[in-house]
Amino acid sequence: MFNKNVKYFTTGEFAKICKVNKQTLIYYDQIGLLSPIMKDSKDYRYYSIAQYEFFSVIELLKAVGMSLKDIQKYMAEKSPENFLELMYQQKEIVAKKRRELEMIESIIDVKIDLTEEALHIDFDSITVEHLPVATLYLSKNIEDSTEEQFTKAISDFIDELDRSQLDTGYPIGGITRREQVLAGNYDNYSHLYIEQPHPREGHPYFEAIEGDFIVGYHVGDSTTLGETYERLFKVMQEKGFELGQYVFEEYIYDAVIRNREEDYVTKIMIEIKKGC
Amino acid sequence: MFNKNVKYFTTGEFAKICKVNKQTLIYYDQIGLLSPIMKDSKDYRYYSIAQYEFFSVIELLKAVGMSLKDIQKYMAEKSPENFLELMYQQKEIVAKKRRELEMIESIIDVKIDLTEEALHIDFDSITVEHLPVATLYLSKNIEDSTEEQFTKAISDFIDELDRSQLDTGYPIGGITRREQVLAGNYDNYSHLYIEQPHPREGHPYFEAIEGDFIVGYHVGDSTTLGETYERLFKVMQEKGFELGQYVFEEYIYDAVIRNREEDYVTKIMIEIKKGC
DNA sequence: CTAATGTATATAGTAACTATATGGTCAAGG
DNA sequence: CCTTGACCATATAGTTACTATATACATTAG
Repeated sequence: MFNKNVKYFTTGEFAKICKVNKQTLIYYDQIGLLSPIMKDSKDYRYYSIAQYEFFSVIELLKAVGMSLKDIQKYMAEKSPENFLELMYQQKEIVAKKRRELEMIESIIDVKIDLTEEALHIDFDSITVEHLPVATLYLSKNIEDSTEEQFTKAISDFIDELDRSQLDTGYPIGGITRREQVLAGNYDNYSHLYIEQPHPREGHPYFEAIEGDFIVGYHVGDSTTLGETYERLFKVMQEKGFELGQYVFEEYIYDAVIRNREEDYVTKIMIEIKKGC
Repeated sequence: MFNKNVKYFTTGEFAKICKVNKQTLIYYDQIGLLSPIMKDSKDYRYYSIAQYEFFSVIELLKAVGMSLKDIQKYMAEKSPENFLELMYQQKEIVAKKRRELEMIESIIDVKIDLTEEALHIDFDSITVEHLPVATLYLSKNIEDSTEEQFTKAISDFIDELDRSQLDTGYPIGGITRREQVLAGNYDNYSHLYIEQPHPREGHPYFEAIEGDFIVGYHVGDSTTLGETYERLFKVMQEKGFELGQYVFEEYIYDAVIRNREEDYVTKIMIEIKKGC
């Protein structure tokens, strides 16, 4: 193949074929990764077409995230066996990267869905809804915890989301038990949670919920959360609903979407027992 | 959510939660991307747990390839609408990246197959094989071309492989017509080709081959290619085979796998008409 | 024969960290 | 009370893989 590589390409021509900046080729020459097959008396560089194959493998290895140094190390110890080993390694790495991208894709899809939905919500509305079964990944119990314990629990929860790829793109929420709500402690969560639309086996902390809820929205920072709870309780009273086991709270808009805390929106879902 | 963010994290603690270098947080503070919620009189930084959400979105946007500057620009203009627009943009970009990785994965698979196979080949063997139908993507005709034309054709061919994602990981080969071979011009290729195991519609240059071939291997650089051809012709003569329409040539080992040109291996496939 | 384009080198700039040097702060143990 | 070690801070330099710029020489087109 390619015996006709008598014609040499200048740096500019070769750069065009490789679709890179001319300086990049000069840089590769300097670090000794890919040097022209020939230099003339005026130090003009000349590349052969056969060097394109070499260049394209560099591009492949770069695309999978190898550093130029590592590429250079491989190139110094070429053999079919080493090439094979390298390819097997890279196969794993690329597959892992692909899976990561797939996860990001599904997180983005969730964010889009949630944000689209949020745009059509009237934050003054108070509705009664039957929420279907959902699988939640729960944190450790954090009721009545000290600041240290609370902090540790959050930190552990986040670590586990990371480690076990449980970050689905859904917001992190908080569950408050009936007893705490009745006592007016709206921020004494029993657990943190994140929804798992596609739960996987092997995680012990999952729990399903289903039931009737009063759903309302709190606009503003958490200091005034109580007012919104009062409004919701009033509606419950009017309709003759009794407080159920749990209250769920999650951010609709937070620091990611809004700049000022006054614009944050929290969704409050109060479980009810329908009096009938 | 997170009203209990009274407890603040020092830079080191927060870095641990975020799983980054402490210096990275200091850097983010310096460029104004993510500043601690508070600094004390001794300039100690204190982060709140709510800032982790912010940090994790930065990580997401970084993972899809956004620059810190662009992330910062978005953060300055936050709104549900802008967030949605950003997510739609990133969805496209991530999907494209994922497809690129999938392509790289299949190229790697091909390279692995080819190299595994090559390791078990006896390069001294000369065999008769019936090659099945294969789809090839061909270059323009390059027979009797000048160096300039040859160069241009290769360059165009490579461009097209790139543009139309026709690089399958298979080697680029050369086809020589019977007439040229008979005249002893083993390097006057009529076309370059690359195999397409999964051909797609809409590309005009495809051509299928099938037939009986004498297959041998040339070890060494192209200057001594003639000797291997002679050996193959001798075997053909002994077996009473006549030269068919085409000869295919492709590299088994080249500059990517071997350092010295003497170690390069070229596979030669000569089409035959079985005399019977 | 000049202008435009090409080549070269050398040097500086870029992004996003990362490491190092130097010095202040703080809590625990002797 | 003092030291030790683990923190915190800033400032500066180094890293990777380019990319841009300045300057000088070479080649080519009109």
